Amino acid sequence: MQDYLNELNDVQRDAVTTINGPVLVVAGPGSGKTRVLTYRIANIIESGVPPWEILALTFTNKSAKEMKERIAKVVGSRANNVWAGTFHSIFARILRVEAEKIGYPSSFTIYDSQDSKSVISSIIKELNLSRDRYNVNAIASRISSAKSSLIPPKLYGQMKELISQDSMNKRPRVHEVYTKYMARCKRAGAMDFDDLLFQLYYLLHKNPDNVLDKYRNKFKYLLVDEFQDTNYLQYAIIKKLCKYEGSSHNICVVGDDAQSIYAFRGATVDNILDFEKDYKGLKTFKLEQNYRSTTHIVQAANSVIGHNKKQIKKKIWSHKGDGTKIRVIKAVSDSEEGKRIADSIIEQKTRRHLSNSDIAVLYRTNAQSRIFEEYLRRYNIPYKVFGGTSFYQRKEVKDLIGYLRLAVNPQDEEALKRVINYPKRGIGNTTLEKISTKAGENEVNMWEAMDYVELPAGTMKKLKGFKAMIGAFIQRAKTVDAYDLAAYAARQSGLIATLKADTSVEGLSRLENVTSLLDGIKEFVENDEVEEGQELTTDKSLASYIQNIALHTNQDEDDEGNHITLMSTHSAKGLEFKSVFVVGLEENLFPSFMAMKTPQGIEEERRLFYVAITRAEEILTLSFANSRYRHGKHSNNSPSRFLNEIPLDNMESGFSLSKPTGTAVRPQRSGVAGNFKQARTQAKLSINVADFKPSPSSAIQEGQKVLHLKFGEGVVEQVDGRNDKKVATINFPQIDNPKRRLMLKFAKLQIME
DNA sequence: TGACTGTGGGTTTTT
DNA sequence: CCCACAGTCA
Repeated sequence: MQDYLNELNDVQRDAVTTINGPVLVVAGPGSGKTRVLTYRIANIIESGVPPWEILALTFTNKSAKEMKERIAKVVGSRANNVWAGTFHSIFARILRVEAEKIGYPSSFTIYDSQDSKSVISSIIKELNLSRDRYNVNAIASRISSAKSSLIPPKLYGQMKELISQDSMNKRPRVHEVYTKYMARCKRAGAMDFDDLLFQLYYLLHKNPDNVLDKYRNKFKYLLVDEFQDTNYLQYAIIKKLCKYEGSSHNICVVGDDAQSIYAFRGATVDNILDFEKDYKGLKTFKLEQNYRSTTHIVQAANSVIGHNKKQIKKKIWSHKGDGTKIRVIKAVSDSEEGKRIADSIIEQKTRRHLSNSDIAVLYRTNAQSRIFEEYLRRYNIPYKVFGGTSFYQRKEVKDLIGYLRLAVNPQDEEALKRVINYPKRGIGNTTLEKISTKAGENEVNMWEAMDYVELPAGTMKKLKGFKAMIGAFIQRAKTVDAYDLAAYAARQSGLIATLKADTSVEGLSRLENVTSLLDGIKEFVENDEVEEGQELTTDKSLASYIQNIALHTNQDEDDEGNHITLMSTHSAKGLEFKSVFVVGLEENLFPSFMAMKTPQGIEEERRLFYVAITRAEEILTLSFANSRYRHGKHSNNSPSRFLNEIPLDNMESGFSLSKPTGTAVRPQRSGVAGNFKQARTQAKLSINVADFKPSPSSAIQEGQKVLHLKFGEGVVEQVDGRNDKKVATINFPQIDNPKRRLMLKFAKLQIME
């Protein structure tokens, strides 16, 4: 028996050594799931299977890379030949080879969500539909879930349920939009994220040149990580590859129903239940020992998830000792939350000797990062924000990439629309519309339609000039590398000159971003190292680069260096930190107001909270703010219901959500049915903003009872200074540090008799 | 016909 | 707060 097997507990070892036949591993948080997966693959290789016959589908490219690195430690560089990657990236790789069999160019563009939405909104405009009724986001998610359920436009039209849902939503023509959308993508030689799955399914289904057998024979061993987050379509593809007459069914899926947090994207836990039905002779292993977190944290997590009805029973336990109790920080405002978290971080660094990389701040929405960034910067603590608007989504970066995309695939209409008049070259909306109409009439893409369209001579000349420029890029791309072309295009297009002309601070940073994109491309071209866990790319062409970045995600960014990690709770899945702050624990934020309408929504938010707190190894701190700015508006929210679901035994003493109440502050109207108890015990600071009328600052005097939007009710103890510099010392009994000094010039206070 | 400016509306999580 | 659009000016 090999050495590495000794590092495993009994259940883990069984899961690793049962390499043939269907296997389901139910793995709780911190239960050594990655270790099982990597050793299992190593074990398969050791048993004599060529690595390229193993397909491992992971959730992020980063985890695939990490996995390969760990496999390499056992079996050496053979690990690099394992097909490990995300569903999207592995399937894109296959589609590049097979695209022409289903009528796409092998250099097809991958449309990101922004591109998809832009296509949809131009279709909505063409059909003269109301933008309000036909909300782009709603339509996009409608189309996305249809694709993810393997319902192409034609079938969509036949499904009574979908059609009646659409007419109930007063959007009877969604079907038409969907049909046009598919045609438009095809015409542009583009696949959206869902297409990478959808088109692959149809490739295997239609089976031209018997590609199905090719891939069935190729992938003899399948592994799927984070199986609870796969959708119907992903599972359908897995079954295509693995479930057929004569298959040896060597498939292993690993997942945890309690950590399913992508239902909004079509993920369904039912896949786990179906898996049990679909594969007879299935062996199930449950990993229940948590090696990551101390007992207080594990108990809190168990208690929280216990509030969900739907779950596979398991008992997660830890041997790491009780550890530190969970701390809750109550802040009055979002900015105070930021400050107090930053203070705690400093404290933990000095008192508990943590380094920056031991610490993470997790939030529900990316927009929350800003305030933490502000305070960390102020305190000179290095941090890194993952997620949010990524580098590649910045306008100026997308602009340059637009030119590059066109040079690789001139059919790409979204790229064309983006750059045809940027920098300004006098080709405006009217012209663009004419091209688009012509394209529709002649059933060609816009690039070709530019040849047929009839326009005034001046405009024609401008169009010809643009087309010639892109044509030159296309020609040049055939002979030079990606960097050469990108630098050439950046200059020739006038992009650099335009950015240089803008000397504002923002303009400067835009130029910087374009420069660093170019640097990145240079790095891609010059990189001659074989990175452990990476494919060896010898192709330095522009096409190769564009394909490389299309599926780049924030998770894949290198996280080297000693910094605090700031990320959304979703992005934190699979990671662990000694100390974790889960912030913004307020009703309407976490749980999100979008999810609060349905019980399933709440259960998903709860799983998300479960994921968040189980990232912590030793220290867990939770926080909420009574008021925060959202979309430029003030909002007051009660503490999250999830805080109530943690046993008091696991929390630092003195925690309670309620505070002695003032009489004058109205409790917020309770929008959630059946939470009478909550309304009683929480939300004391909730103030009806509409009724709040600040009194003139000159009227504020000692001894008055006043109301403040963030701090609630208080008594003015002292007023000093004069004129504009008057400062009131006010005691707000409902908050943590009750004595506050407010500049009267800015303070909004309502006198309450 | 294109460029610019003001208004109004929506508002989560990710490949 | 940020983006998209409509309306206006050149």
